[in-house]
Amino acid sequence: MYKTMQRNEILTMLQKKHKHLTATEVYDLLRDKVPQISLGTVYRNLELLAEKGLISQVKSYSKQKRFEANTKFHLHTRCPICDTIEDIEYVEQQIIDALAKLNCESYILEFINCCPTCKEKLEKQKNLSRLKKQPLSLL
Amino acid sequence: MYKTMQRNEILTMLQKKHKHLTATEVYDLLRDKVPQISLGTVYRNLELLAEKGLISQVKSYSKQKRFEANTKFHLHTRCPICDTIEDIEYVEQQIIDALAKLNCESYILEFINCCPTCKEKLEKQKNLSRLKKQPLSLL
DNA sequence: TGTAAAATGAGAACCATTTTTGTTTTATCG
DNA sequence: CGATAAAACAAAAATGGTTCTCATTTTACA
Repeated sequence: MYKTMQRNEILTMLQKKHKHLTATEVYDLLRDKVPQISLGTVYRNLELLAEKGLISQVKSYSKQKRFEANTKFHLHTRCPICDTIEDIEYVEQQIIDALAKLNCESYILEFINCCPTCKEKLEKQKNLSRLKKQPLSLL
Repeated sequence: MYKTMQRNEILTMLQKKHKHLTATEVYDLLRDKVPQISLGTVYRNLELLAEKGLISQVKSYSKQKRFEANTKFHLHTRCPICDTIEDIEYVEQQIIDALAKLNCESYILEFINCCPTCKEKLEKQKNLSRLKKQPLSLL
């Protein structure tokens, strides 16, 4: 694996953002600094970096692949609306242990929770539709 | 939701196969009996049937959506090579309970295990490559 | 039976990802 | 250092799964 500017920029971008980014997100974030970079290069390098263990691909039930710099084992929660992923700070060790004991090659466990932003939006929508159901005389 | 022949055929196909089928698999299986059916119709109905709770969409970390007739809660194991999905007959209740207790809206848990067919193929490959590494005089 | 809503088939469109192609960059070695 | 081969690149085409569009047909029911 040769050392290249593009690959290095992709890696450091993931490291400094510490987020769970898609290929297009990385691509858009890098365009200021590396204007000529192509989306294909981003895909290729994310794949390669993950293969070499320098980053990790988030295992989640969402359409777009996401990658992060943190390669230590941890679990994630995903917002079903905006697809944002957050690390889970703490899961009862009991669960991890029980899963590890099962004789299966591996497993994927992800939690689903509305993120605060989407939760708030949902609340606003609820209130709005409640208003609409009021008789006109009350508005 | 009107009663239609296509929708009914899709549902009964899933019920009698008791497998975890993709849209194209359903499509291909149905073409004998319903030659004029279109792939779009299959997608539309799988979506609709799942929405109405008559079938369920398998929540798994694979490219293609899969559907099954069994709507009762159960977990799955997936082969990382051929993507075949099998129901898990038994998971320690302790795990299910622990997961249910967490205050999260929902979760997705899937197990990864090579299916017997793919495991066998892997073994054969291993033996082959071992043979190739032998000095020629030994062959 | 007439009609409006729902569903269909065929194919176009979409979107994330992968592959292809010709060119450029990187490491290495004489 | 300069030649060379492997690796990586940019740009764009191709792919694959899925969704959407639209003109036509089917369904339910008044």
